[in-house]
Amino acid sequence: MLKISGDFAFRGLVHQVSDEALWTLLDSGATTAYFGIDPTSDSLHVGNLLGIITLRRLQEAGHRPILLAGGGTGLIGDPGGKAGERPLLSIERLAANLEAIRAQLEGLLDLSPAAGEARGLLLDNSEWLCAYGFIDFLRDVGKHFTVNQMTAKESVRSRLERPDQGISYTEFSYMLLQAYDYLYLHDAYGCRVQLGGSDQWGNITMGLELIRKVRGSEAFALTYPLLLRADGTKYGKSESGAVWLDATKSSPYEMYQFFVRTPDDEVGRLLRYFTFLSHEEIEALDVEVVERPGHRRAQQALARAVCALVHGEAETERAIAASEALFSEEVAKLDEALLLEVFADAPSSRFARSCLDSDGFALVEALVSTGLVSSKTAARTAVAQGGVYVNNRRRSEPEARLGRDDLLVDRYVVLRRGRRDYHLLRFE
RNA sequence: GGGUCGGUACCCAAGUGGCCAACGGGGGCAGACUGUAAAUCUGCUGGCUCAGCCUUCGAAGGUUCGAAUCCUUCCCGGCCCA
Repeated sequence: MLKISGDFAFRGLVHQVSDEALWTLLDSGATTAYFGIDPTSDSLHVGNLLGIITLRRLQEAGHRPILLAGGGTGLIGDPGGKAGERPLLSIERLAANLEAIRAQLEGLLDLSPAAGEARGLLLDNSEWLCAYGFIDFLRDVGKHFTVNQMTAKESVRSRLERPDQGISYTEFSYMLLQAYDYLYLHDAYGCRVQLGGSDQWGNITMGLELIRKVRGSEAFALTYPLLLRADGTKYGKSESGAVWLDATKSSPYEMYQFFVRTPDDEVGRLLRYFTFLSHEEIEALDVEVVERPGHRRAQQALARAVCALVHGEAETERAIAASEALFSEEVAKLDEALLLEVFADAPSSRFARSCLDSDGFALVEALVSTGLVSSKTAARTAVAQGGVYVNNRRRSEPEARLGRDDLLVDRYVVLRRGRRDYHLLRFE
């Protein structure tokens, strides 16, 4: 079996490790590793996926993965990567989010007792943080750190240096709580590895230090490179916002599309991070990108793999079918069954048939009500610029109206904004 | 609590009584070119009943023919002092 060290190196998953001895631990014995997220929403999103998939790799190698949902720390807010102070989340909100996340996680990690020692766990740090007394915490944990080292951390320093934003004492304390989490998991579950994006390095090493000082034992930090988009913001956002794992918030089609649009020079990296394809398969796809970039095999493989992992095979097939039909065939030639199949997963909405009577339905109205464009002014501009298509034919008059003549199989209109955003209008 | 500097559109950042729906950059979107990629070039980027009108420059009042720009109070932040 392939060793973790070799696999992680191949996949480029290693940004920093606290000590090379980590590899001996991961390649031989079985240990426990954790990755933490803040449950700020009722669904995980693509940005959380890398850590979870990495946990899964560890689990497949026989280690026990823990996903720590920061129900307690979520009440505080991590100062890192945020421009300003975060609003505090309510306790009820967090509890509801946790339940939703648990359901999603079941498809990604093996949480069943059948997994034995390697059974995955979803834990909530509010369990041990909320009851911890303030004075006790200051004596037990706070005493081990100096403010000097805390202010030296990048996450804090960037906030201290901002002339218009400060950092509250509350958020400043975040790193101590995270350090304590690690200690707690170390004590309760024998956890010796904490994973995170490279921006978490500072927080993770605080935990190592605490464990060393308090228990005298060694724990490890492993960070992977932080995924960033070209503009420096975190990965996993599309124009419309984050790409969620919850199918009702982001359809499988949207997720498939998100990955299919991956730029050539990133696709190799993402295949390594997000898929369980073999090294040989990935290298073959690297070659494809260079030799036949137009075929987009690597992007398709990536999109298929991630979509299948999150949504399952059946949903993935539908997303692929929809994508293929929209991007390679003439929409006007599709028959009703195919049209509906294509749009089963893509965005669509219904309208009363009477909208089309007399003068018809203003194109600009249609663009706004489908959400393809955010305002009538923007819609007008888009149309005038030639960025709007009705049944895949450009309509560039801002005053254009949809009428019965535009209906496909007497009932549908396919609206397209720009190169790739589609929406099906159904009149009944 | 005192002093001082600041809060402008998605972000950064000009503007300090009319020429401001507000310079410039970034980001975003669209068009051309391609491959649902990148790079490049071009256009757009508050709203509407769109050659005009309406609402914006931390909030609320006020001065003025006229304010993002001046005054008052308040809210938020930085720095310094207590």
